Amino acid sequence: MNRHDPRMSPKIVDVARTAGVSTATVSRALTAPGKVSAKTRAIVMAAVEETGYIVNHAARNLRRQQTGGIVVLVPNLSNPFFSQILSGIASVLSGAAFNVLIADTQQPKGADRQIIQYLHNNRADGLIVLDGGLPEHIFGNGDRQARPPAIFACEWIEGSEKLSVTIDNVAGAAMAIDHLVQLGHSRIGHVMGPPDNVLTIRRQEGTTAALERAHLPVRREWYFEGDFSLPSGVRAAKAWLALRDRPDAVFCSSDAMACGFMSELHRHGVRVPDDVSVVGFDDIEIAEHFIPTLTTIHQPRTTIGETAARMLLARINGGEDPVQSIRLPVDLVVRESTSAPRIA
Amino acid sequence: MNRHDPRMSPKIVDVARTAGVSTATVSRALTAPGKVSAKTRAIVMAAVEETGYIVNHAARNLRRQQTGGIVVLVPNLSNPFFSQILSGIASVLSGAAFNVLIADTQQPKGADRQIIQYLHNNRADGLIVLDGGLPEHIFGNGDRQARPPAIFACEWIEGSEKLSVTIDNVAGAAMAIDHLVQLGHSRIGHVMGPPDNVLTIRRQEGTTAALERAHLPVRREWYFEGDFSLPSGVRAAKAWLALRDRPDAVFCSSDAMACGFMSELHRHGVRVPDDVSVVGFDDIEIAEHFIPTLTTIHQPRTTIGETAARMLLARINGGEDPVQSIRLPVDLVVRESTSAPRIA
DNA sequence: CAATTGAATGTAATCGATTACAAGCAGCAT
DNA sequence: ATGCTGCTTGTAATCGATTACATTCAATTG
Repeated sequence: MNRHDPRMSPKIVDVARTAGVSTATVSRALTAPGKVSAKTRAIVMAAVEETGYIVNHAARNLRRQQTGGIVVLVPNLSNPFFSQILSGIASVLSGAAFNVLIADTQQPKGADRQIIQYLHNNRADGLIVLDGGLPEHIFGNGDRQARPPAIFACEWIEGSEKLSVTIDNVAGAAMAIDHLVQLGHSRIGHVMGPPDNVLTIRRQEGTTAALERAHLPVRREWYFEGDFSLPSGVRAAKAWLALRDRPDAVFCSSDAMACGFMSELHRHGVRVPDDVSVVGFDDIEIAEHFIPTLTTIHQPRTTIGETAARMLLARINGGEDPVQSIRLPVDLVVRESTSAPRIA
Repeated sequence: MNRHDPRMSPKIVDVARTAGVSTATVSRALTAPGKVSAKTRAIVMAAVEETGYIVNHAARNLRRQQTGGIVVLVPNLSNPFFSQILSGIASVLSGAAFNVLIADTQQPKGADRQIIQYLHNNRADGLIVLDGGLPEHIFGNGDRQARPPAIFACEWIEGSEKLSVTIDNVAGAAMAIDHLVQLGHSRIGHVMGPPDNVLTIRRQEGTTAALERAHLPVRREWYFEGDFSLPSGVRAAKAWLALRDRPDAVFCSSDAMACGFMSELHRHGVRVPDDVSVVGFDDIEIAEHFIPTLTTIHQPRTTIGETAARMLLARINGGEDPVQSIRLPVDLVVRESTSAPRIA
């Protein structure tokens, strides 16, 4: 039994022995200091220090019927959009002594079965779901599985009663369109996210509504399919270039697509904003430094993550009552990629 | 006791009862199918199906003296550079039935103490460390703490004996410089990463060595301080602009800095590559779509993550012998941001 | 046919912390 | 002095799965 052997690390009984008290007292001194006299507490703490004791989580969790972990379900981990949100989540959760487990829902490997395992409450005490594309039934509790509380963040499942932290996508899209309208644009296109995605739908609604409000044409061939990714922005640009009758301003449903769009236009000698104005959505870091810098709808990603984490904690600790879904505001950030149309 | 109560989910004894066997047999059927007759196995599996049994990890881990989790120590989670690596790690690890826990080492909250908790082996069965800036002693085993095996990925601690998955930073930097030299540049600058960082040091070594090999000047005022971030690239550009005698080609130690650099130059009417050639490092997704598209050193981030994860698994499962540190190759990707100097 | 072997299964100890319950004890009122 | 209250502390059951050890039983061998 060398020093790497887990069995050699001190147990609660070792602390109890050095402190000359029972294990119950040690446990109480550590987790409910009020239940122990000041003197004993000091003795116990000294013994903890001396032995180098660290609680065994498996044992604690088993006894307490919890897991000490929160699972974050991320659609496509490699998308940097989520890193900022994860950061917000992690900052709150590790402060609260929870482990943050991440799982990629797009992972091909027997995804369904594996995710369902994560949903079971002996794997996590709570879930934060960033993927609105999962089948709703896996969150249901129609069967014998005990499910931990879950919070949606960014995306959500339409009609689900679960709590969520979202932004006002309809308003965000409308702000983008209104900005273009105010600049004098009347021929406005839209690069959409992946079909069926809630964000895509809401932003599209906001776009269409704002166009109609301004009495501008809503033309189907000016709504380009995308999937939020850079390459899909490139594809949208190709589609734009292929049109005979082109919009002179385009609202892209993500900054990544906006960058891909502008990049491809540039390759073909089309200038932004001189020939086309472009608005993005998200305000990712590069937006401020792209050439041209990108006008976009800012969403507070770190705050989204933090808020979702705090909400989940409230749900886990407190009762079910006080917690409410939250919709965070967005704002328009005007930069260089938009200007008045060339021929006013 | 409603259906949300954890106590209502089926235990191994419930399965044993429905199957008409002992708990030992159920356990064996599930984890060591070979030790059980085919017939019993089938019966047990049916019972598992019927009851909807899912193993309780806390109990299993307690008994097996493991945690079922791997901790990834990330410096600054919000840096999208790491998302790709995390993705590689997660794909391998969740396939191997390990939980992936993430911890941000830059988290201000009592960082030291908290990270050390993660290093203890009752929190994780292994570590993947992406931060080379941690004090080495926390990995040491000079004290009574039992430490789980750890693997460095990307960064590492100089002189540490821990295994690592890295790329050839010296060669990468040299490739960047050689490329500029071949284009005919003789006045070459370098935007560095954060001081003391291993990557900064190696890439700087590679840069200096390649310049000397080409008999070109190595000028201290052409080495700009940075920290891998976009804004630091902007700052470097400001420093470049402030020089009277400027390099006409610059190798940036990260793509983010290269983008910030180019962006700021563009704001001041300096054109890339016409006035300055720029090379980056990393080949992040935007590199291919920036304006101009960025010449850079490609590093295989997903592969780095996967490799580190597989190495760690080998270390955990097998003995200590066969596993070796790995250095992955990098390649130069030539794009638009570099060209021959204006006045050859 | 008795003895031996090995595969399949069962019994019960075990992992380490938490906590229900019991007990001890000082202080105080009657 | 007796009994009561309330604060500390201890004893031992408990969480749920794994596995060392014991047992059963059929097959094989001399």
